[in-house]
Amino acid sequence: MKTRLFIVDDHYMVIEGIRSLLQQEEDIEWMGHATNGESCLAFLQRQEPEVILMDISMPGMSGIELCKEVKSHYPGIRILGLSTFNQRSFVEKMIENGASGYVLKNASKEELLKAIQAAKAFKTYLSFEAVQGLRSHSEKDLPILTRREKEVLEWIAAGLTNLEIAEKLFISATTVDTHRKNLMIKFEAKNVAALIHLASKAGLV
Amino acid sequence: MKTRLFIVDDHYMVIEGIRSLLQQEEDIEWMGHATNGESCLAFLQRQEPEVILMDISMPGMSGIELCKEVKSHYPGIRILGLSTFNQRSFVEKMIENGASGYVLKNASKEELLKAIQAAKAFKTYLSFEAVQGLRSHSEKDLPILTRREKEVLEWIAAGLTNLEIAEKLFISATTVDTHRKNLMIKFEAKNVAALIHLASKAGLV
DNA sequence: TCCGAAATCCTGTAAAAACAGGATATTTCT
DNA sequence: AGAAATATCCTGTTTTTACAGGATTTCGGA
Repeated sequence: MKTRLFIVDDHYMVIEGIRSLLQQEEDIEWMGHATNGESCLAFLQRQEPEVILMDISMPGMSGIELCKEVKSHYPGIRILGLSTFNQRSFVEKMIENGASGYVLKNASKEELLKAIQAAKAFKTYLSFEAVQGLRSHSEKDLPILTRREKEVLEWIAAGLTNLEIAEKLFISATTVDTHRKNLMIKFEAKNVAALIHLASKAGLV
Repeated sequence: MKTRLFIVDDHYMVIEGIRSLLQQEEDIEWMGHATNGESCLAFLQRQEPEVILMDISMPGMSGIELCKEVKSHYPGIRILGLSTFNQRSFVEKMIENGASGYVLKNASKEELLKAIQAAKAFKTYLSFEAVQGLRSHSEKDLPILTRREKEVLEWIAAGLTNLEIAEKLFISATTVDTHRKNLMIKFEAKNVAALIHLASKAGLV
């Protein structure tokens, strides 16, 4: 039985590359492609693929949003995240939103096929590098932030002082300072420069 | 006369996509590909393509550096920047370093061929979108940093204080402070948090 | 309902950064 | 050779952050 495959990616060359890689594969049925989330959703109203390869960073609706949307309407469809970036936060968000796996764009044909076959069988597949990314940054490095901490973090990154953030959030400056302290502890950062650097690398700001 | 073409891109799927797009083209001779700057330079010691399609963001040596390197040793080779990002600063830096053009990864086959033909004829070609990027919506320039400023910036991002950086670089803390001030002015940042945020977004740290 | 995490607020001190306003060598490029 | 850019260093003051060591309230989940 062929696997009905659909692709969403805003880069024509990547679509072409994957099509070229998979065209001789007997057990893959190429259903088509979309270059943005909206077209993808429109396509799904008419036909239902088994597996969707989905780029994470796209103009307009991101892959992360699209994944959630597709999964809520068509829970049976398996989604594989596709990205150039091997960022823990992206991988995590896709999986949280119901994706069956994550493949990097520098993956080999074999890896891609493995991921598709795993997805078809309702299993999870992560690129070797993606797993490494999860491992190496795991537990220790990537802190879990509270809602308020994220909010404060964003304003810090924007360049606001504690007092300015306090005014923005209608809380006292000492509270902001406490959140800042906790952020620093969670990230094991010595100062705000290191904090923002780590947060930025983790895709949190 | 066929155009001898070589590709450098760390994404296998993109290489495959371009190969697939161009394989029927009579006037293109596919010389091969590399997945990083070092392999590319090694290849050039043996063979000399006319045009190189070069990804801008690669692990290790970036396309921007590689472009400069290639042009200094082989001024006759024409280089086309290839990227997902339509950032003014990237386009500019490639052109500054001697590139003949810039093509986005979502470009069509026709656009890619036009760019290659222009490059072969020693002309410049920019993706329509790249031109728009240069023209319109004021994507703020990356500030041009000096060698020392970059160095200081990296240590700041790592979480070192001025004094610690001073000891590391064998200069006085006031000098580090001056570099810090200049960085802040160049980035139009209010404080170090905003500085690191902007630098990180720009891929400088 | 109780627990624990989250969010709020406080005092105080020390350290660092931000800001102002300089000066002087040393490269680098024209 | 001369100008411009870069890198170096200085003295201050003010603002902000970093650190220590608390406390109370709120709220969601077991």
